[in-house]
Amino acid sequence: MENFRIILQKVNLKVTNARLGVLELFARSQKPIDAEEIFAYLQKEGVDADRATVYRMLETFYEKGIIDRFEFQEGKFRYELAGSDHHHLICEQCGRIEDISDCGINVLEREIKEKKGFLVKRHALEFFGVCESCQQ
Amino acid sequence: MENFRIILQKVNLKVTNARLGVLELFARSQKPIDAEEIFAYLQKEGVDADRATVYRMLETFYEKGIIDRFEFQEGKFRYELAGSDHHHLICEQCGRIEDISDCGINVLEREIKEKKGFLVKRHALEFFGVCESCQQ
DNA sequence: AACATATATGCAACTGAGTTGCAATTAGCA
DNA sequence: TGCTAATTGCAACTCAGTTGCATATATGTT
Ligand SMILES: [Mn+2]
Ligand SMILES: [Mn+2]
Ligand SMILES: [Zn+2]
Ligand SMILES: [Zn+2]
Repeated sequence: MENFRIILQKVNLKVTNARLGVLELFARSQKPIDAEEIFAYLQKEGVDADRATVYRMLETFYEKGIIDRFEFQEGKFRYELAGSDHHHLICEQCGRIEDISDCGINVLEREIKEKKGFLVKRHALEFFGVCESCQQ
Repeated sequence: MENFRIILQKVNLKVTNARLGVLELFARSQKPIDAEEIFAYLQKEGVDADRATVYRMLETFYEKGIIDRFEFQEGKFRYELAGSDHHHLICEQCGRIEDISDCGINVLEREIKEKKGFLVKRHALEFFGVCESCQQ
């Protein structure tokens, strides 16, 4: 797991404890996390970074393309390590978040270019509902 | 356009000037608007409702299904009169917002139910990119 | 028309998420 | 080892939204 250094170096960011800690948390999280969760994790690990630093790291990582950013209608952002285009099933009962891929939207994006002339750079797609175990 | 009263009465909400004003603004807006725009409009019209009242109206209208709520990665919500399922093309250069329908996602929702057991209640889908006139 | 009362509103204080200016620190490089 | 740009801490701030509580008012009932 020493490739965190390399990830940072690749995008010309200095290697610091706070940044390594954040990347470590991202790597072990399988769902999108928010700034406060990151802040709490760093404190627990004794890295002790300021909230401003956490927000600045997230901004930087997002700009550099290291992480993706999502909105789940909560009034805040959530982030994940950047990966393949995928989306989420958000259970409104228990809060569980499940990944889904293959949204088939590139077809739609091509249609949008043809019909409306609009060039799509990225899209946000999230599903809200009830997960399997909450349906019983 | 006196059916605003009826809209409110149908969902057991009292008819007030502030509410009529907000519905009027929604009716004449062809793109999603935010709380601050509503607040400013009411002031201009001399209705003079408090910000708290605006937020409470939006919450109530949303709960009653009178309006839909959207997120455009701005750190705030935007609202539209509830209508048919549709989505938006958001130009990151000029801010123009265009509607699109026929996202074809009901097919995907059925697949999600079959494959993952997850019951989709609603979805959020927005496209970010560059509009036709901003491409020249 | 007056009354009763649930509902809506104003006000002011508060929260939570995120931002910013500036001074001090430090990683990366020579 | 020293230089310097990048990073961080701190504290104050902004912006979106919420809440408690007292007052006002829309509407159904007499
Ligand atoms: Mn994910
Ligand atoms: Mn629309
Ligand atoms: Zn669930
Ligand atoms: Zn444009």
